[in-house]
Amino acid sequence: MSSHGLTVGFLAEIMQGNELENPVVQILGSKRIAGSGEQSERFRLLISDGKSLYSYAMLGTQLNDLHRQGKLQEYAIIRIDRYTTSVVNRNEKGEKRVLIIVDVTVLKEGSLVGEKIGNPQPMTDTPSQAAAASGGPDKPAPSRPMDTLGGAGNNAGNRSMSGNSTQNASLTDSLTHPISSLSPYQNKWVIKARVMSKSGIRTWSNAKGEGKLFSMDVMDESGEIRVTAFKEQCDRYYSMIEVDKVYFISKCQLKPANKQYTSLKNDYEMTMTNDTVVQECKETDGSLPEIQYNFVPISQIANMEPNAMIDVIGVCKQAGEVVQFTARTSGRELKKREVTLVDSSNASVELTLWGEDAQNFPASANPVVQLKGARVSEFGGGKTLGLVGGSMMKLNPDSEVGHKVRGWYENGGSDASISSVSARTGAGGGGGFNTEWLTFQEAKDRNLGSGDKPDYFQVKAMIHTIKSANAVYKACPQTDCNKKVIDQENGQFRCEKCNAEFPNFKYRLLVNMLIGDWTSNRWVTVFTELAEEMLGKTSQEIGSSLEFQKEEAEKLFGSISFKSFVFKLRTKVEYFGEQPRNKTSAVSAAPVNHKQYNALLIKSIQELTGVGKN
DNA sequence: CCCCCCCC
Repeated sequence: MSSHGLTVGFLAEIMQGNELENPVVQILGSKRIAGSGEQSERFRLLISDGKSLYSYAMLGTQLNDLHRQGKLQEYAIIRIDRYTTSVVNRNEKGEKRVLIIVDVTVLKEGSLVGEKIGNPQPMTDTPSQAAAASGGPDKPAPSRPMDTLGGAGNNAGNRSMSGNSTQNASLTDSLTHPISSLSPYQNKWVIKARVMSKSGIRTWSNAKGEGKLFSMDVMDESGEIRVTAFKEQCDRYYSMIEVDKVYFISKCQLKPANKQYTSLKNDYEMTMTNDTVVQECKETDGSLPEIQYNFVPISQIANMEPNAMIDVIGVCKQAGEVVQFTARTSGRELKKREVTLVDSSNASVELTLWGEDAQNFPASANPVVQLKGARVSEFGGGKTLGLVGGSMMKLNPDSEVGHKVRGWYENGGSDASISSVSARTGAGGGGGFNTEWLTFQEAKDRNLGSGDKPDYFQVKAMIHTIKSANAVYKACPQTDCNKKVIDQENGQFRCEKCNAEFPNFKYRLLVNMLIGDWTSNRWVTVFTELAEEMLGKTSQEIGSSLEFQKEEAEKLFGSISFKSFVFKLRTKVEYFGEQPRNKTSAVSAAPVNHKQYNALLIKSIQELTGVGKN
């Protein structure tokens, strides 16, 4: 039976702690391990080397996209170009070794293979005998001794259950755990991780007490995690920890990460405890596993919640001066600089830099700005970005994405028509110019208008019906008063608001029309100025024709029926007694600019399908 | 156990 080039026996080898280069295996299944949200989802593969089946192959999250693209489906034959193994659980029954796949090449797509190769049998956990016999030192030459970690307390995580009490705590890389395998349910581990960023020491004092802390974000090939050190641990480790250095870390407490304060791809974060051991790993080959980014197209920032933490890359199209001022509330002297970033989503966002970041920024150089863990804020209805503790800003990164966005910018991007997600729409501010495009169904699904402030959106919609009855009312003739007057039936019209009677009145319009897009429709109110614009007549003309030449008025309304406009709408729930009613009015109604509208549709299609993006 | 991150 042909093995189709599979590396038969590879799985048995790695279970023994041995390594083989570029093994070829077949995928026989995969399982999505749900994290909270797309960012932390992981895939676990069932793989075969033709002889054995193995279900503890974890896909590094950097390969998630490959999986989502369907390249790693059943029966696919892949070459594992880079991997790492790790013992995650060792007990009397044996040990469990996890294979973390870091890089792969798909040799043959599953659909072209179409069948399981050979008759692979499930692997069992390595018996403890074998584990003990070949032990940690089953690697030919343990190259990275770690003398003190764990020390007499036998704290070296995964060793403690081996039953080999005489063993010195000497640890090789093969026995460290991938960060992505850590969970609160398993505390026997050691990670080897590089510090990506480190906060300053911060103190706090509140009802629950006071203290100090610092935190750092660390990473390895499998993932990243935040580590926080409080009080004693803060004192113990703060000066030792340096950004970019690599450390062995063990015995921290894991807890669910609060996503509000981090953009790291990990469901957990950890806290140092009294038992925590941290030791610098000096013998590294200097290679820095790539930091994982989850870049958000700038156009999408418009849809993000305030306080979201995101990764963004864009070109600095414009940078303001450093502005110094005194904060009104705190009295602090602040320095800031506003920077405009653009990317190929043809959108821009304002990034606010503070203090040294503001002063050191090369304002005239139009650098590519790469942000990890930037924080989204909302101001005046627009979105802006800021940096917080764990944020990292890198200028002109020498990376594919960096060059790509630079290339886009140099090849027309700098002149592209850009819409700003930071543009202030302002509640009641006439709809602004950056109103979000939504369908009626989306507006409904999002419960638009149910908040304290009105919501605005724009939609391309056709006028289905216009109610001519009550489309006009007689209003107070005073310039700044539009209050409906009471006809005194004696040639006088009374305005309650002005507490006066007038011999005349002016017509005002309040036209209710049913407008619809392809998803749904909605009754909206069009007030005087806009109604005049849409109908091409003054309120007085429309009012008098409604009163005296009904037919002509109907004809006028008919002239815009079944016409399409781009409506900017304002929606807000209002209460009529106990009854909530969503009132929607039109702020503007512009003729459809088909070129622009088509560009919008194309962009939506690209976003929905991923086809033709970037 | 923090979680403030500034201003319009």
